[in-house]
Amino acid sequence: MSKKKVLIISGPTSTGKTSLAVKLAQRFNGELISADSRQIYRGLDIGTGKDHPSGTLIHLVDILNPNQTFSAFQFRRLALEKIKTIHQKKKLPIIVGGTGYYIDSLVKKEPQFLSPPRPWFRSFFNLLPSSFLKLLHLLFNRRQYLNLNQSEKNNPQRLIRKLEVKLPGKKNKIPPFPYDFLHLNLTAPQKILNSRIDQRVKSRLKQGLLKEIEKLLVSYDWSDPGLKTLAYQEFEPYFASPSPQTLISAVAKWRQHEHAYAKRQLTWFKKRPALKFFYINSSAYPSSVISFVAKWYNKL
RNA sequence: CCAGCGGUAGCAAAGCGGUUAUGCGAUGGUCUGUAAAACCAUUUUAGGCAGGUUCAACUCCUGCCCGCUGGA
Repeated sequence: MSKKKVLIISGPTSTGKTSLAVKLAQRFNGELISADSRQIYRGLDIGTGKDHPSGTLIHLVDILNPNQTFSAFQFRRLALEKIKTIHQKKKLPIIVGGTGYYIDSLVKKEPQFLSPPRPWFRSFFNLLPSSFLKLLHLLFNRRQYLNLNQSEKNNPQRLIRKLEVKLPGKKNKIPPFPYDFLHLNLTAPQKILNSRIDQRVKSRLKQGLLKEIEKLLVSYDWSDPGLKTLAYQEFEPYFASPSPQTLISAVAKWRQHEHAYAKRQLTWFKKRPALKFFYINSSAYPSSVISFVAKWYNKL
């Protein structure tokens, strides 16, 4: 029996994932599922570059208010549901987005333990110094702790989660996914990405990003998870004391953060050999993808 | 022209007569349920210019150049 097909389109910011996904959806009778940890939020439109393609359905966009938290676990659950219903409609699910971690949560095959987030636990441990967290790990989790690398050892967020997983409670096995994934990854040299980003920053300001932020601030606060987003968080000092200087430095910060973000994404995807890479600056770009997908799509 | 303050790594910004400021950025990474997050490593001795004092000067002294502020 052949597995059901799921197409994935990932890649760093500003590579035009959505517009490619829309094209492919039209061509192969598909519906999109966004794997984007920011476009999940209502009201973050200009800053996250949200598209509302006409004629193509896109799921998991605008499903949360900016003061709600979300996680890869929830993403996985929702996305798997969507994949199922799209298949039932005899259509092709197309996952599209730059949040590599969300995509991993779908693709990883090994059964995993499920341990729900416990907000009280996190808020308590967030108050403790990281040296204490390390000590706790050494006591309760010695072997795992000694195998951690520097980066993980010094990361309070990760240490807390690792302790949280150890808490008693129900832990469910998740079966492997019976899907035939084709994972495409759009990419480009960093220089090209950076100049695309710079252009986009300008046009987003013109589109009225500041007005959008103003509107969000009526109902939400800078500490809300949705506002801790590139293109928003950088403007907090500006809204605290508006002046040409604070505006300029906010925009400069935003640009820098956006560049760094693209780089992190590049690093993330680079390491995954199962992906099929497409360079968006190559002359064969859009047509080469379409024929590649067609081959996979028509195969049994 | 006079006076005051200042000139420190790509940028910002301290202390100090003799060991690494630091932050940001940049570069390379980490990642198994907060990921546009969080975290790690690297960024080979920088100190406006010319002298002087000293065993030793980014640090003290003199002159010059440049910037900011105030006064004529």
